[in-house]
Amino acid sequence: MKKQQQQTFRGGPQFFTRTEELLKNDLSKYKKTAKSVRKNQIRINNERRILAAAVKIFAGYGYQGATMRNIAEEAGLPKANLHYYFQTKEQLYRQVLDGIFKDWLAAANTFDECEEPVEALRGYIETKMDLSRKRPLESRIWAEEILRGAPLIQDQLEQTLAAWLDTRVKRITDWINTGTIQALNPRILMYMIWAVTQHFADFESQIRALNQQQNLSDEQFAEAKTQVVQTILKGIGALD
Amino acid sequence: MKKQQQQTFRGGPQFFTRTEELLKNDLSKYKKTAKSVRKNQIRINNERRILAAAVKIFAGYGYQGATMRNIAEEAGLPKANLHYYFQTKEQLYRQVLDGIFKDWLAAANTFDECEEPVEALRGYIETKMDLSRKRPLESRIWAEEILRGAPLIQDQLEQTLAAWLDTRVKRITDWINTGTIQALNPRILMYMIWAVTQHFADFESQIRALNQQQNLSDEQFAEAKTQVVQTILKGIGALD
DNA sequence: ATTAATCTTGACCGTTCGGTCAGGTTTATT
DNA sequence: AATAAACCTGACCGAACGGTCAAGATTAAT
Repeated sequence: MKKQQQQTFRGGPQFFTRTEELLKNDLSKYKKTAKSVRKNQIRINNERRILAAAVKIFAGYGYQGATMRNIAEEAGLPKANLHYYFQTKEQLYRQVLDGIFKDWLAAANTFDECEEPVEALRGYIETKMDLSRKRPLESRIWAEEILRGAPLIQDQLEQTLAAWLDTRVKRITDWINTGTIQALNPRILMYMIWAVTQHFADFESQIRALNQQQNLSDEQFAEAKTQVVQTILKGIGALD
Repeated sequence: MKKQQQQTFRGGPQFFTRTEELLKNDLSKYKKTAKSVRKNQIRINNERRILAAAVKIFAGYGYQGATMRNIAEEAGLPKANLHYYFQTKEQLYRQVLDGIFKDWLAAANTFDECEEPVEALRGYIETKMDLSRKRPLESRIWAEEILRGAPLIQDQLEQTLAAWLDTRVKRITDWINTGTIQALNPRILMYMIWAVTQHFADFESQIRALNQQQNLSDEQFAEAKTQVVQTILKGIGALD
């Protein structure tokens, strides 16, 4: 917030100031020799470890509840080392969010690849359900960020995600115009899909409490997946 | 957590110890005269103010992000005064959660009053949608608590809510057995209803970002409500 | 072998947190 | 009018927070 711009940036080569750092091409400083790729390996490795630990802790305790101490312990590194790779807690959190956002958008591939609404929507819903099953932590971090009013990702929502949604809205509108599915508001349909699929990750602890304190088994989850797909597709008149 | 049990409880009459306090009937200490009811008024009034402020701050910043200072400012009271009425931040938070839980359960009235599945489910979905529209803060506090693994309300989920759900599951099962709606897993249906209706409160900031930075207008929300009802009812074969 | 860059880390710092408390003020009881 | 109960609050406290730093260890470049 109120940081000096010209302070030396300890995370990078020490003779670069922060502003010089930002002006450079991301890769330029590692291009000199082939061996510098190996040097990178330490950095790449530790950043990965820290990010993985950060996902766990942020998901479990929230942004404010997570502490750098906690994340450091989870990563098996001293706290000061985290600040060597990520200048601030907020910056670490931002990188976690960026990774999640990419998965979010990537899940749309099936949606785009299929011509027919039934296939496209079924594929998208199933992909989103699988994502909730396999990576619930990321879903929860995303949910908390939105819950708090999206203070750090508002721009991405208003630009990247809004554009993403517009494209899909147009496709759905085409289906409506050709009579393949019934008339409806495509945005609300997408909200419903997001809500239901992500619910299985975000509200996992509630579902567990209502399921004899047991997480959904693979069979139960498969049943849920089928029922969600059927209900939505039938609900919009794409199935009988 | 590690509090002394026998410390005097400043929030109550000062000569009661905490344990004595707990053994007493909630009302007994105010029964002596009619005038003590008026005395209560100060307490009732301030507790209401503090709780209202707490809802705003907890919803906006989360449990960890909210501070007693913040809540005190919102309530227009000195921080020490909050601790006079609510011993700890956690206790204040618990009372907020209790109030929300009651609304949650009360929303089921329409569900229970109607015989027919279409009326019952439509009424319940609409009530939940209205709750999301009128009291989004409470929905967000609830969502964050579940997101964090429901550390404080697990018991209520496993007992009260589980029993509540069982009753409704039985009603839906009856509808299935009489062929009024198609065969499906009633629990998953309820999860879908909760997910979709609460999404409009919990993910409000995302929806706003995707709606030209404007909250849904009354007309847009009414459209969403209709579409949600139609999609779900049609999706389970209760409508054509 | 020497030098330079990068990585590591215990100790430390200012700030803010939830919570306490003594002592004053207001309100109710007799 | 006197007493007691309830209410109010500025000042304070120890703990924990995010972040810094100097100095040593390791790795890469020459």
